[in-house]
Amino acid sequence: MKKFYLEILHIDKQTGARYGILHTPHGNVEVPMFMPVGTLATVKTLSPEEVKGLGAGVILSNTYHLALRPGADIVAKAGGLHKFMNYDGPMLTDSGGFQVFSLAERREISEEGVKFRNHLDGGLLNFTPESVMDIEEKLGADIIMSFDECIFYPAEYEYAKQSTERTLRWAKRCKEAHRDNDQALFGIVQGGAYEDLRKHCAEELTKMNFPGYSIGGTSIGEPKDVCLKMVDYSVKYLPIDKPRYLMGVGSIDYLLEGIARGVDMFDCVLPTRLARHGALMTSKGRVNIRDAKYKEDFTPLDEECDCEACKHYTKAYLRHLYVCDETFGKRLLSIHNVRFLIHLMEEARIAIKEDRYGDFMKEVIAKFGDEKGF
RNA sequence: GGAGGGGUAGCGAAGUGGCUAAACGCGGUUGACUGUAAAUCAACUCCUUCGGGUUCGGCGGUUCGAAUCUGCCCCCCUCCA
Repeated sequence: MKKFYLEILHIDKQTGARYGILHTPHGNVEVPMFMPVGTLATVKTLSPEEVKGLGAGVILSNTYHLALRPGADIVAKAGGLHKFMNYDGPMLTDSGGFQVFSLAERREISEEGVKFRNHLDGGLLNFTPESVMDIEEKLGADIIMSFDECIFYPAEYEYAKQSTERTLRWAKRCKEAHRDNDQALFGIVQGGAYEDLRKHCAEELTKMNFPGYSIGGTSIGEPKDVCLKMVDYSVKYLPIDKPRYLMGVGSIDYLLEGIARGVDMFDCVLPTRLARHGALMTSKGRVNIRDAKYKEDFTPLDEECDCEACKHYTKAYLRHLYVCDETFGKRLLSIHNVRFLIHLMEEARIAIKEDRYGDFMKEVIAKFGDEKGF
C-alpha cells in the first residue's frame, strides 16, 4: 500500500481546489483528473495506446460486467486487467454498486448483498462485499471501489438512511475482506441529498481509514444544485490528505464545480458515449456532427483542440463518417471528446497552480459550460 | 405480334370498397445521453395561414363512399413468336 498516496502540491487560493500527484503502482498521475471509462476492459472504440496518448492517467473498468464476461478468473489467468487489455497505466474498477442502481429491476438487495439477474441471460449473479473484493482482487486494478448501493434520486429520507447504513456496513466488510496488497480500496460516500446522512457516512468511512474516498449517488438525474450540494455535504467531512473521487461526473460545468469543491478525480461515460452518438464537446459549445449544416463545413471540429480528429480532419468528413456509420468516425469523435476533457483538466491544473482557478472556472463556464447541455 | 406480371409518399414495400394521409423498413431532419443492458433512444418526415387542402401512372366510369371495382390510354418487367 505504500505505493499509493496523494501528494498535494498546491491549493488554489481562490477556491481551495487541489493540485497534486497521485502515486499508484502503475505510475503517477496529476490531479485533478478525468478518467475515461472502459467498462468491458476497453474504452469503447479506442486502443489503450490511444487513450494514453490523449493524456489519460487512470482508466476505469467494471466488476459487474467483467465478472459476467469474460469472468474474473479468466482475467486473473491473463495476468490481471493491465496485461489482459494491454494497458500499463493505473486502472480503477468500479464495484457494481452503480449496477445496483442502473439494473434496479433485475436485482434484490439484502443485508448480505445483491442478487442480480444478469442482463445477458438472466442468470444469477450474487454480489456480496466479500465476493466483490475477491473479484476486484482478481481483476487487479490499482484502485478498487467498495461495494455500495448507488441510491436513486429522489429517495425518501428513511430509505436513504437505511441504505446508507447498509453501505457503511458493506464498506466495513469490504475493508475486512480486502487483503493487504497493492490495491487501494476506496470507500464511497452515500446519503442521498441529505446532509446529515452524507456527513455521517463520510465520517464513518473516514474512521475506517481508506486510502481514498469517493462521492457516489451523483449524476443519476438529479438537478445540478442538488449534485453540488451532495458534493459539499460529503467533501467537508473527508480527510484533506486523501484523494476524493466524484463518481459519474463528466460534463464541463460539473467537473469544474467539483474541482472547486476539492475533488481530485472524476469519471464518466459521457465523452465516449456522446462521441459514438455524434455529439461533441468543443470550445465553442456542443456540436452535433450529424447536423446538415456541417455537410460542407471544411473547418476543424475545434480550432483550439490538438487531437487527431481536429488536426487532420474537417467537420464535413467527420459528419460523412458519422452519417455512414463508419467505425473510424466514432473513434475519431471519441478521441476528440476524451481529449477535450483531459485538456480541460490540464488547464484546470495550471490555473490551480497559478491561484486563478476561480477565475478560470467562471470564464470557462460562462463560455459554454452551463447552457450548452454539458 | 401473342401470353402473363406490375406501376402506392425521396427509395423499397404493405394495403385490394368505408376504421387510410395511407402499415413497416430505409433514407432525410432534429433532440437526448453523466460510477455504460446505450455505436443507443426519442420526435418529426405530402402541402398548410393548422380551419383545411391535394394524393396511390393518366383521363373517364360505377358507388352514399375508390389506392382498392371498371373502360380506355401511357410506361416497366418476364416468357413465347
